[in-house]
Amino acid sequence: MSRPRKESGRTVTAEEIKAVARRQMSEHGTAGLSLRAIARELGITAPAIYNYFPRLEDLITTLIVDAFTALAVAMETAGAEARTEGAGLWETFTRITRAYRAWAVAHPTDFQLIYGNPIPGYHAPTDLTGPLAQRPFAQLFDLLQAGWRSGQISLPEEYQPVPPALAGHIRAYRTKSGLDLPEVLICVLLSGWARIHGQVMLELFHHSQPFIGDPGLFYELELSAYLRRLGLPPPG
Amino acid sequence: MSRPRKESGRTVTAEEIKAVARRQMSEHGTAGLSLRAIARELGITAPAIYNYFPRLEDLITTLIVDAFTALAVAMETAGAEARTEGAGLWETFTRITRAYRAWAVAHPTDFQLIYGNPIPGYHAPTDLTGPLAQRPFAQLFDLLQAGWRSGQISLPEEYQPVPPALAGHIRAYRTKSGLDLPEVLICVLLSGWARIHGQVMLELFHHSQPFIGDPGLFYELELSAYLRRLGLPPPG
DNA sequence: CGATGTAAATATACAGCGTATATTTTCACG
DNA sequence: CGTGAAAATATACGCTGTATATTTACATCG
Repeated sequence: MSRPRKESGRTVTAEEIKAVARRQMSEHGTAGLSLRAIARELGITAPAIYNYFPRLEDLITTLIVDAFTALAVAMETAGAEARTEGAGLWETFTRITRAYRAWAVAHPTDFQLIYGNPIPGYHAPTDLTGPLAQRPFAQLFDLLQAGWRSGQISLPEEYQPVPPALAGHIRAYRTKSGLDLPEVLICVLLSGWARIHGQVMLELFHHSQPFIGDPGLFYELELSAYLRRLGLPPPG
Repeated sequence: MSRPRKESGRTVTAEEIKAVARRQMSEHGTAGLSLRAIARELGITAPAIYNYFPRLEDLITTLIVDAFTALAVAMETAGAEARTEGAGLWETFTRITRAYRAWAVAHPTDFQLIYGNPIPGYHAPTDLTGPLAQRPFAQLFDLLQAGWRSGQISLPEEYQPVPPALAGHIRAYRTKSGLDLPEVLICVLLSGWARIHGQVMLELFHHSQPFIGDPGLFYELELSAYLRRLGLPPPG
């Protein structure tokens, strides 16, 4: 019954486990991650991981949380950089949204983990992922709010008037979140998120390449079209 | 070694297998489908399915093909109905794109199977899925083409001029596909696809509800905003 | 300093999975 | 009626997540 403990201190940290999990995920896809494979790579037996993550689900959940915050951080630093450089509304908005796609392209499996269907029976706890999903865009809300207050942004007429039923919901959200924006602008921002998200999704699954070749270029066009429609003057 | 063959003719058809697979998928998610579970439900042993689908991948691939064509058919019948009723450009476009979301909401797992990350190690053969993915939108291309030729559609200025690098790619696609549309309009249509797709994706994963409550209402607003921006007059 | 309690690894086991192989049954056709 | 192909089967292998009980290592304290 001798148990060859490799070294005395072969205690693994939760961070190591997550790192290996992320790497394996990026190599074999979101669903191609296994406790046993992780343990193998760490020189550990599989049940040992249970000390850190009682279930595989829990590991996945923390991976999702990490990914969400990583995306948010990427966008927030992009925004912070723009602000410190004294960039204008156009440039700031562009950099932030650019960071969205850049992060997705750089970490496709994490992005799919967040915005796709990750693992067999797994369903993310929406009460946990909900706020996380909104965080990356909080800053865009602020940006639009500032732009609208300063009169730089005009409200596209094609979104007006917002149908009453929809406006009711939006007002509920607005009072709950403390935002002070007209319903139209919230609609326009949400439309912007969907546009961006849709493009990234189509790109990640290679649906847009046949049409436009370079999705990055088309993404830029879409961003600029969006901002121009808000009445912002293109730079340069 | 007696082998109790339940009835003489317990030969199962490929269609039965697919049907059961689709049902189990809709119950347990895209990744929650198993050869053994299917076989169990059909009163068959798992290896028997190998006569119809040499690998699980092949079964998934045919499911994907079926789903793509089902979505295309749904959109095409919507378009056909609109045409037989003599509906105008606005109404026809709306009905077709509405069918996109309606199908996605009615068959979320199939939609995720198509536009998401379906199964563990599985990667769809892009040469097969590529044309399939474009089919549902061929009809929208035609619609816009007709609308533009008849002068009903105007080209939004915010997408002009199309950057040269992008325009080159688009021209290549245009000549290959025999479409006769200005680059701008192709960009606008692709943007429309991304908008629609993004909204549906966000809805399916419950990311838009917190903001706008009823995604169906917001979808309608987005469609109408899109068409108004093309210069089409709203009906009624 | 040595005993002790706890945390973290382990061994073992179970049920389920996809898949490979070889065997047996069934049925249509010559 | 006999034969051959098609389709089911049994069996087996290695993989998976997970449960249970056991053993080790380490920090803490009398």
